[in-house]
Amino acid sequence: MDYSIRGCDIIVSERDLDLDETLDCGQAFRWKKIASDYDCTYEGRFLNDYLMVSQEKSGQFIFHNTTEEDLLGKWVDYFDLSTDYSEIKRRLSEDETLSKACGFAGGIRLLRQDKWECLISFIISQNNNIPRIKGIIDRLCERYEGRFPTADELSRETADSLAYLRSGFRAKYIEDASKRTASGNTALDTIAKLPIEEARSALREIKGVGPKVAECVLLFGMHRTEAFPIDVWIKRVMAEYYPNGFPAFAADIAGIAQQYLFHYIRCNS
DNA sequence: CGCCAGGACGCCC
DNA sequence: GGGCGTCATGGC
Repeated sequence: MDYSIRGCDIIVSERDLDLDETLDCGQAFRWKKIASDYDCTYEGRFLNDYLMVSQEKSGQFIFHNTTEEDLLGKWVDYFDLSTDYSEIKRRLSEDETLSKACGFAGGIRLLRQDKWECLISFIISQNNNIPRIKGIIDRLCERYEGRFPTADELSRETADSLAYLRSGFRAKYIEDASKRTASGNTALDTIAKLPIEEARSALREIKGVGPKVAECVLLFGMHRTEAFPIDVWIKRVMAEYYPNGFPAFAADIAGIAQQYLFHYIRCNS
């Protein structure tokens, strides 16, 4: 990554990033594509920090109204800009299918999201589609001046008082996750550092958190790149290309590979 | 009307 | 331990 300051904006050069692929691939649900003069522009938030970011046709990125301090202190981390994704793709390309997937969706990066927001978001995601997931999260954040509520705030709600979300049977799961997290019964910061199997079981104590949601929280919210969420699409990939299991040489970055594969199979079948 | 959506749960055998 | 109906909601 390379960057330069231009007035109130910061221009970032990074080859292994595509905003459409990264912000609209189902790993984060709160980025909105807005009209602009650029190739594409998104606005969104990480915790309490707002960002508008554009991608130009040249491949450069404009972080609007951003200080150097915010770029280096927050957004470099969020977009995982200090990780060399060229090297990751080189490693994965030892496998033929992964090589194709990387070639197809090489601009995906694994965002370093907030654990808590990620937990609630993927509880909402179960048996749901992406537009409706976004709608539910929008309604939730609208109630808190556009920011994502804290666990303390949400723990004061009940499944009934959450009816305005129209999240269906997931409301009782949101209630349980909130009360557990607010009380300290579920300690997300601690879970993030546990050995993967212990982290899995700790997350699955929460009602509504099964294998898939737990893997998503580990991967997207805790940056555990060995986590490997399996949904209907990845099941197809596994059945067709990896009947004997995912290649062991890439086990430590299986979750990143999963993102490339997910995008690849969905757009090409 | 039916089917499906980045699933999990409860119950069955 | 695997198989299956059920759970809200909304778009098609």
